[in-house]
Amino acid sequence: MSVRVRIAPSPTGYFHFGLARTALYNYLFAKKEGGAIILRVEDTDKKRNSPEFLQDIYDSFNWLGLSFDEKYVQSEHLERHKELLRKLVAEDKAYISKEVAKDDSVREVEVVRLRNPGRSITFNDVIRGDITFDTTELKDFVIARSIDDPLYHFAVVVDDGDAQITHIIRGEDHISNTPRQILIQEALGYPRPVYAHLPLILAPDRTKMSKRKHQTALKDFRAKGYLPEAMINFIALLGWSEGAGDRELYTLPELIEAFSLEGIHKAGAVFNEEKLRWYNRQYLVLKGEEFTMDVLNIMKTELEGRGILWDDGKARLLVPIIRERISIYDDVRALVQDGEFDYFFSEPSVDAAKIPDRKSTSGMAKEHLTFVAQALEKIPDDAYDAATLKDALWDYAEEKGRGAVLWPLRYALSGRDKSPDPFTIAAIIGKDETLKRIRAASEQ
RNA sequence: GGCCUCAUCGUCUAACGGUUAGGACACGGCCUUUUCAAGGCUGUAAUCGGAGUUCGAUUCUCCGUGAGGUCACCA
Repeated sequence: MSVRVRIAPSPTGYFHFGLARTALYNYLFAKKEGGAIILRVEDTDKKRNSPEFLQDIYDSFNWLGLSFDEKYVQSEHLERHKELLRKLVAEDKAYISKEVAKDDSVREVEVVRLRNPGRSITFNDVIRGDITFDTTELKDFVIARSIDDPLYHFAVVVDDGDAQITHIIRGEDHISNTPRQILIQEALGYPRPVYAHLPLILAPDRTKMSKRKHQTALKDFRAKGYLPEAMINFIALLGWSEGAGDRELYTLPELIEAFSLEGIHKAGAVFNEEKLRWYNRQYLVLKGEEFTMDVLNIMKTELEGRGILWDDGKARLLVPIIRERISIYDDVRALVQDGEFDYFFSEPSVDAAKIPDRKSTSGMAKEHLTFVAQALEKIPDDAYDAATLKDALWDYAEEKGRGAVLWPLRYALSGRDKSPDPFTIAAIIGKDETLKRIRAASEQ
């Protein structure tokens, strides 16, 4: 029998990465086994559903690059659910019970309860082994709000059964739901699928991630400028490992190749954004023109927001500098907002006291600047690049002390304590501007 | 509290009875064409506790302890 798995999110909140991981593991398992993966949106709670959340589910899977062999919304199966509910009642495996509503003590309702045989249920979990529950305490639990309005557990069992799901791979928080689903399954006569309960993704305080307390929405990470490749790679290794334990980087196809249910861990894993950032950088540096365009767009917005005249040519030259300084796209925003690159576009203000190298006591900083200006003046405009600049100044810098020469130059050009090297800056701002800034600093 | 599950560096993890307990993130140091960044090298850091089983336990068993999940007419 070929493998069939499903992922069953409900549109009652934004797509969070716990769901992303569960979906990923299902996806990897299905692809590895040559099986099918089904997306079933569980929308039976009409009160809490929202079209916005529904759309977010589709958008998120799309962004992650996970696709499905079959997709549907659970409410489409309502007629089937009603049919089986009636069948169960007709067979006296369930019954209609007149009660006062739980949320409204005056309203009377007719809920459907399952006749619970009250047995002990043992099921095998691929990850945890045999798990046994005593189901007597469940009593005759409710499976539908009314004969026409099934509840989660009932709908899940029917849909999984009808879709011939072979493996249910889901979060550990569903372990205690399993026995009651098995009870419904048996009443309906469906075969029992294989269960695999995944360990939870934990917040740094080791509690279950909650939307309230922690940032869990995938869209927020997307907005911060994380790449889907990084997210996939990071999340895959939160609770699963291939075995060797020394490999960190996997593409989606590589994950499919390497994946197995046996490699899934039992203990919960703490979500660590620092490591996600590291992953993101690994994938960011691989990007070519796409990276350039993304960075340019962000820079343009931020720079213009700061009232700085946009210069596309110059900005392009900054891309390599930015590339080695960021892990996520949000870092570009932060860098630009902090005025990190203003001096490439407009003259910096220079503090005379900072011109001498902090280690140099020679008082020669201005003489060095004068020499540098003379040397640079001789370089033809069309040969004015970082390598040539360095050649022209290096011997002198070696002779007089690199710090003594290079610090004043770098500071004169940037007006900052920290910046890229002076040759790079000079090449980007151009010869005229370089000389202008050196003279300005010399006259301080 | 009942039930269920889990337990190796701060974090993610490797080691399926024998290793100086390995790798990655983070952190510290050093190096590299001043500073910053990136990169390279390197260091600090862990088997929850107690009994067993065994020649030998991170690894197997039991008991503690701790942590988490779940106890709906939500999903």
